[in-house]
Amino acid sequence: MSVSERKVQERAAREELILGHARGFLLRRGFQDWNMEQLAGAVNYAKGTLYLHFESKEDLCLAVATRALRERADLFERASRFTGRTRERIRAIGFACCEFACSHPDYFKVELMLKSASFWEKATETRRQAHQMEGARCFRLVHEIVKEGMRAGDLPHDRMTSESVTFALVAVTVGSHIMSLEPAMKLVAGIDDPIRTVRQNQDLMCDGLGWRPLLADWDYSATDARLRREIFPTATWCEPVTTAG
Amino acid sequence: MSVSERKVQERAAREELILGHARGFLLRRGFQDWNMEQLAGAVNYAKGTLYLHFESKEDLCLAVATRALRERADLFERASRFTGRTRERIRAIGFACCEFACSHPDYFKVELMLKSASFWEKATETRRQAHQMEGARCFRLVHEIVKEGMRAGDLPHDRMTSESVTFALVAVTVGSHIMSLEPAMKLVAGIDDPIRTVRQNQDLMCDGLGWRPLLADWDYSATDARLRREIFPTATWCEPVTTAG
DNA sequence: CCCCGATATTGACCATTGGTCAATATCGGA
DNA sequence: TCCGATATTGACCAATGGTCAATATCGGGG
Repeated sequence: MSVSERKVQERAAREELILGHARGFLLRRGFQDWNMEQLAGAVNYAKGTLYLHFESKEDLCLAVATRALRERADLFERASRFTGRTRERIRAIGFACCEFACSHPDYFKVELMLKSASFWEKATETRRQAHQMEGARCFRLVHEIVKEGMRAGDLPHDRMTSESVTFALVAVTVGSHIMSLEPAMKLVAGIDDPIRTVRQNQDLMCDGLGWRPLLADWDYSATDARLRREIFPTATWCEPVTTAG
Repeated sequence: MSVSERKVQERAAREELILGHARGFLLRRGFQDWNMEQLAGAVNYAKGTLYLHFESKEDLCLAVATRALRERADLFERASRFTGRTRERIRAIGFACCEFACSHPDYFKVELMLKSASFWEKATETRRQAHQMEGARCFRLVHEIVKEGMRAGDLPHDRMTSESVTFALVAVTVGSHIMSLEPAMKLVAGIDDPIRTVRQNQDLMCDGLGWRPLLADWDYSATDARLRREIFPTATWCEPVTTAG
């Protein structure tokens, strides 16, 4: 290995180190409750060194978020390989989303952070594009199954475009996750198991879209069981009481 | 009027002035892109004076948000007076929500800001409680109609609690609003009219919940027309093409 | 093994800004 | 008009994201 090759590798390793620690900080303490000095200390480098890798604190955090988003897209991709009725397949994506939420607790707070403030504009164009790309990947994987549902005749295609259907599924999922974070909401709505609530709302939306077989006409707990066996054997979370009738 | 009474009134007027300008700043420039010095300049007082009214920048912004939330709750209350089938009545709340969104464009960004960061803990306990109270008011007004729907037999009550149903409605609405803010999402999902999308997703969720009469079995455009006439005659937004069949 | 130019790393320093408080201005009653 | 009380101010402080001249490290050639 040449010297320059080794340097490139070392640089990449250091970036990895920084990203790993930053992720820990972000998840545990949000965006405000730590500073670049502390992060530098945690990875045993000077503050200036961090800025050799990232243009700003926001840029660094966007990089962390993008890596997590890529993991999610990867899970979506695995879920896409599930076979069966199209509604079973979209359910696999919903499962992947919850698998992600469980293995990255509080990650939705990071996602929220990206939406507020002037985050976006303080990050590098390259990183912005990388994030959008992973986001688009997630959207596309859902969209493909929606289109297939329409082709298969499981999902009505006369009232809504496939894009609108996809948007509805994304919206209900994101909304459920976000509202689940709210302690007051959890209390007042009696949410004991956020994940179960998210999946339930996804089911309701699918029913509302008329995506057959409807919840009442199919044993989706069996689908979940097969899903675990075939695609996510290492799923880290316990299936809650199923919403299937 | 006594001297002390006048002073109280003047103080209240100044607080109003500050809140008004802060709201303009918040909506137009987010949280970061202005500072307390600038706000002080805008209202022709010194920075220190702002801190006689608010404990921190976050406290001030929470106050702004709470006033807006109260306006929303007020709209919900008006909507609650609409008569008809329970699903028509919940539709009135959805209408109110969109009415609010239209007359306060970009307010959802402010709402998002509250969810992220360490906002909450930098605000006064009093203001936190005020905000929660208005939030609870919104929730309760929806919840009342949900319970009535169950009592009336329009909405199944064997599978889900009334609280879970309310949560689902809130989640789909918040999720739709938030995702509508995302320019990239709007583009990729082909969202041309965010408000229409929000209402459509609310309709889908209601259908999924089995809230009768279903979208296909009722002329909800007539409901909307009556709603405008009876409750929101001054509605500032144009009804999009209805989603009713 | 040493030397030197190139490269990598550092942390003192800067600018911004949320927040404080001693100094100052204003007020209102005697 | 004067004085004590109250209201207002803006210079100042501390924290922190970001910069860059100074320093340390590296590695190849003699």
